[in-house]
This record gives sequence, C-alpha cells and structure tokens, in this order.
Amino acid sequence: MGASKSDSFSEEHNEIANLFKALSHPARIAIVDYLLTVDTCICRDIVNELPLAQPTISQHLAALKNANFIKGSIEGTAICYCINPDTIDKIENHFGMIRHKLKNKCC
Amino acid sequence: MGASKSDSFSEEHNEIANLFKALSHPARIAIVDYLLTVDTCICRDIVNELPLAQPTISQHLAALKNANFIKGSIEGTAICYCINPDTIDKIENHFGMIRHKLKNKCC
DNA sequence: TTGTTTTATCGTAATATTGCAATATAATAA
DNA sequence: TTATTATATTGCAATATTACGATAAAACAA
Repeated sequence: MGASKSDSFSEEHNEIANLFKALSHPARIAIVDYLLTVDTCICRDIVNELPLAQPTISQHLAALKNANFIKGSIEGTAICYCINPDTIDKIENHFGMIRHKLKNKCC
Repeated sequence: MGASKSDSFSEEHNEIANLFKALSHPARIAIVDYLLTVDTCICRDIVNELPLAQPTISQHLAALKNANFIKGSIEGTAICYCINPDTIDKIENHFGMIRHKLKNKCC
C-alpha cells in the first residue's frame, strides 16, 4: 500500500499537519520570507527572486494560498500576495498549547 | 525534472522547512500530541494508540527524532521517547521573527 | 540455551510532490 | 484589432513519501 491514511486521524490533526505541510519546502519558506521583507506587497518579483521557473512558483503560491498562509488581490495585470496573520496566529496557538502541556514534564 | 532543488536555497530556509516537514503528517502530529498527554514517557503504547502498523510508527518516530523533535532513551527492552523543548523553541522563535516583521504591514 | 518482547531495518508497492515546457487565460497598451 | 505582460493550468518525467509484511537486532526471562 502507500500514502497517507489521513482518514484514520482526527480532523484537527489533519488540519494542523496541512498547515505545516504548506511550510515544508524551502521555496515556500523563501516566498514567505520575501513577502515579509518587501515593504509593498509586490509579487511578480518572486519569480525573479527565486531560482525556479514561473509555473513552479505559481504552484508554490497556490499551496500557500490553499493553506491560507497568503492572500492574493488583483492589481491590474499583476496579483499582489501578502501574509495572512490569522494563519500565523493559528500555528502560534498550537505551539502555545504544546508549550503549556510541556510544563513539568519529560525525561 | 522533479523533486526539490534544495541546494538552490539557503541553509536556513532548508533547515526551517525540514522542521515543518517533520510535522507535516497527521500521524506525527498525533505522536507529538500523545507524548504531551501521557505523564510518563511511555512509548511502545504509541503503536497501540495509532491506527498504523509498528514499522510505520517506527518510521514516523525516526522522522521526528531526525528533526530533533523527540529524544529517545533506552529503558530495558523498551525505548522511551519524549519531546525536545529546544526544537519547539526554534520554531517559536521563527514565528516570533515572522510576527515581528509582520508589524505595520500588508494589504 | 530457547523463548518472548520491543524496536529497527529491508524490500517493495501505492501514492504524492516537485519542476518545467508548452499552453491557456486575463488585463492592459498600442 | 494585435501585441504585451502577468499569472494559472496542463501534461509529464523524476523523485520522495507512506505503509506494511517479513525479518533482524537487542534486551531480558525462564
């Protein structure tokens, strides 16, 4: 057999795993990093910035958009992507929970 | 072509992406969750707890261990895994950086 | 020693991801 | 209209991940 018995796991575990999966590739980390570095939400520059072809960047952007890490708004011919703070919150809360449970624990 | 031009990206981006990759599967989220729930670091129970075969669990544990999310110590016949707080710190710091850069920004 | 328990590794099949050329789509400019 | 620019989608090859049966290894018990 193979590949992801995700049905066997809770909705919550799947949801949080999918958030992490969206950040599990260096190109997508680099995209997030770039969006955080640039002042304006300029976006087509990502293709020039990263060592990947345009369709590949588009795919990675779709993955980040799908996981709600970024939002895109149309500006004429270009599309302007930017970070969605709500999803950052979601992950931070998860680690808050981990940190909380981790107290007075372990080895 | 295919699959991961990781050489083209910075050491740091690869490192953080690998941390997230370790958490990008519901089984591994469930394992972390279980280790946080159980008081003692009992470990062989994970195989009974999760709907996966023993070799599969062992693989997922290896992935988490490889990324330094968990540490294992031998206790007789059993092996006792537990969370490594340092790696949790590392990820929390990354989100701290994101949060910091996100101030006064965007859309 | 042999048997039992616990975990890791090997081998392999099924599936998912990554990357890009080619092409399509959408918006604007000339 | 045609051309240009920016992004998305399609199709496919290369590679990675996931899952598990079979088996190995390691520690202990009898």
